Amino acid sequence: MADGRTGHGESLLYLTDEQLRQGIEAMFFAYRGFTADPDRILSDMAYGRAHHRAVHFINRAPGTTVNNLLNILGVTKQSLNRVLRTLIEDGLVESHVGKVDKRERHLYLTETGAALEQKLSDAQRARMRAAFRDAGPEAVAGFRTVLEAMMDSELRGAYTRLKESGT
Amino acid sequence: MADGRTGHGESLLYLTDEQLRQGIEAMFFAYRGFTADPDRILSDMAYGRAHHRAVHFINRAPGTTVNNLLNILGVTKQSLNRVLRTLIEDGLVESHVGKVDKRERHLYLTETGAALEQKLSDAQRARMRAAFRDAGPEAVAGFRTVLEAMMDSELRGAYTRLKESGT
DNA sequence: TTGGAATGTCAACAAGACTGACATAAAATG
DNA sequence: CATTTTATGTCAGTCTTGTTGACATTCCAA
Repeated sequence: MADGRTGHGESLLYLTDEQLRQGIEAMFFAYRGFTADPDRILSDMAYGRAHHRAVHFINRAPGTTVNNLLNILGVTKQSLNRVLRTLIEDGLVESHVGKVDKRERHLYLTETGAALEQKLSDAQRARMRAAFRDAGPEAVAGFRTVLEAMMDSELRGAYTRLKESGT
Repeated sequence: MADGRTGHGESLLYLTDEQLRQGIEAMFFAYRGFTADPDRILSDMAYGRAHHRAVHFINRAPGTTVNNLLNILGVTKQSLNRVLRTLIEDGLVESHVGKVDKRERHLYLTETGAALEQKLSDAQRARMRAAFRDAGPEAVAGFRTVLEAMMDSELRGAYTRLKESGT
């Protein structure tokens, strides 16, 4: 079995501890690349990765409520609130009291906010596009399959809902 | 072109902005899952993700120097030093002055440190294994191809060197 | 031999996560 | 209608992990 094959003819080389470790390290190094470009842009302003995430998902689902965003981002409301407060103060995000349920705040990007979101996601998409182009369509399909399998089930739900809303 | 195909017969659907955005969100949610299990274990102790990373790479390359680790982890030496200090104080890591160059410190896991590393990587590997199993070998190959293409070039070098040392 | 480069340590600070406690307003429920 | 629950926001304090600045030690090359 030193060749990584089982007795029943199907290759399980991709399940050896060595392969798993390589997958773990690939994930670690790739995530650094994944966030590097937006981080560079953000460090010039008074913003960080947390602001990027908020702006991304508000752009993605305009009118979303704070609670909704909380569930997607997986942080505490205190933590998110600090970020939202600065974004609202700086005029990148608008918060509107809900019409049917007045407790809720619905979040929207302003023009300035949308411009920042565009700038950040352009940088991130450029890298993703290059990686996808180099890797080819089958690799991309595999990439997405593995990532989906790696998510926690509640997050997979959130991801799928976003994915399907984006047609 | 609304069907995502180009005129020259090759599908470029995987390069549409929508597909790229889905890739970005998949990466975001999957990374959360990727770190969730070790984070849970670590939160019970006085350690965090930074300790996990240090312990992982010391285990991976025993006797590595601080500078070496610095390059792999991509943080400042001051930041790494704090983490290493607590790990050394707690008897998880040993630091030996270099024999040929006395400025260098060579890092090793103690038995206790190796036990923690094992516990953390078991948890992380279990999730990776499940994802790999569900996705199948071709998807896994694609996953790794895309991740490698997404790394910064210097990091890809570090990753490849680690990968090749691990036979 | 001396001055610069490499390596590592200590101290202080900032971002961004956390918990806990509390306030307000609105909705839902008895 | 009174009470409870829900959604949101805020204040205060802590923790992890990143940062810069200052400094000590060691090595090496001019």
